[in-house]
Amino acid sequence: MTAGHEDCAKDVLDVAMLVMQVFRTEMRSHRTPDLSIPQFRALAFLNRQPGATLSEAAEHIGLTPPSMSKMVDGLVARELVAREVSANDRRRLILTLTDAGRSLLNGARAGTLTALAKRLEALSEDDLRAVDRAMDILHPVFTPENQAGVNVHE
Amino acid sequence: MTAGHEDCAKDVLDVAMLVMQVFRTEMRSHRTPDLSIPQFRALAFLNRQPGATLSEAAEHIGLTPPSMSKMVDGLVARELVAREVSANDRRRLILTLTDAGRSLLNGARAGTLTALAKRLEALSEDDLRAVDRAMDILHPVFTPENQAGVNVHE
DNA sequence: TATTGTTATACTCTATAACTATA
DNA sequence: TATAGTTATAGAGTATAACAATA
Repeated sequence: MTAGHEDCAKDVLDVAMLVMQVFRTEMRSHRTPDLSIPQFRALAFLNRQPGATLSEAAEHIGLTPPSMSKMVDGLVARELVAREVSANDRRRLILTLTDAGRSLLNGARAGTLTALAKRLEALSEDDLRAVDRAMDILHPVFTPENQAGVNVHE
Repeated sequence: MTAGHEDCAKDVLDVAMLVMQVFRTEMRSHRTPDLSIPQFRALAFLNRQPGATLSEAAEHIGLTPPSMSKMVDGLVARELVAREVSANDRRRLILTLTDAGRSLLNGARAGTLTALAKRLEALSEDDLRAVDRAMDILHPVFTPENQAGVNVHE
């Protein structure tokens, strides 16, 4: 008998928290450009979805619109994000990464991935393949689009 | 040519961020007791290492001592953590969970695990086993060094 | 003198409520 | 009236620097 879903969930959460700790440490180490984790996530989202509106960004990242607005203020001030008013609907914003934003994102990502990859070097080829496979399995399970079915109404 | 360590690191980071998003959402949902993620981590640490000092907690959680001190202020005020001065070395604190703290931790943990487990129900037995195995592989890889030496100053 | 923790200060991050501009 | 975003306000979370107490 294998462990149940709850036991597996516990292991997944434990590992996710450990990974995020490595991430946090790296982001604060100043070996990497100075980005908070939420800012990193915002830049990553805009890299994936250029031209997204503020509301779209807020929803994907899990922030309220005011919080997102304030974060964008900071990113625009640092010239990492461009904020334009949509011509079609002047209430909407069009958010895109600047070249500086894209390059900062890539630098931060590279730093973190190097830190994580260094840990993974301890693994055998077999274990690495097993981890790859598990990540492929888990990715869709925890992807937001998959949250459909949760309270769409009310 | 199989995926390298960097590619695997990218997948691991992506999944960890997705899992943490589910965690954040759950912690803010008020289906679960009101704890921030850092507070959750602090309570979890003290549950694992009762009697830890403030510096030990700060180091494990990845905060500076002043930040940890302030967080502990809040947890003590909410009577989730007991803060005593060590008799042996009056500079040191001895931090422990109160019963309320332990029970809040368990409640928060249960809520989050339920949310994660619900997602995992989509997986086949085979996939679940693969994930379990991968988590067993990854756990030690990302565990901070000094897990073992639990010093009892008292 | 070195170590442990706190206080002072100043950001960022985040929320809710009230607002402006546009549709 | 409804929607997109901002401003106002408040509180938590975090850092660095300076401090007090203890060893």
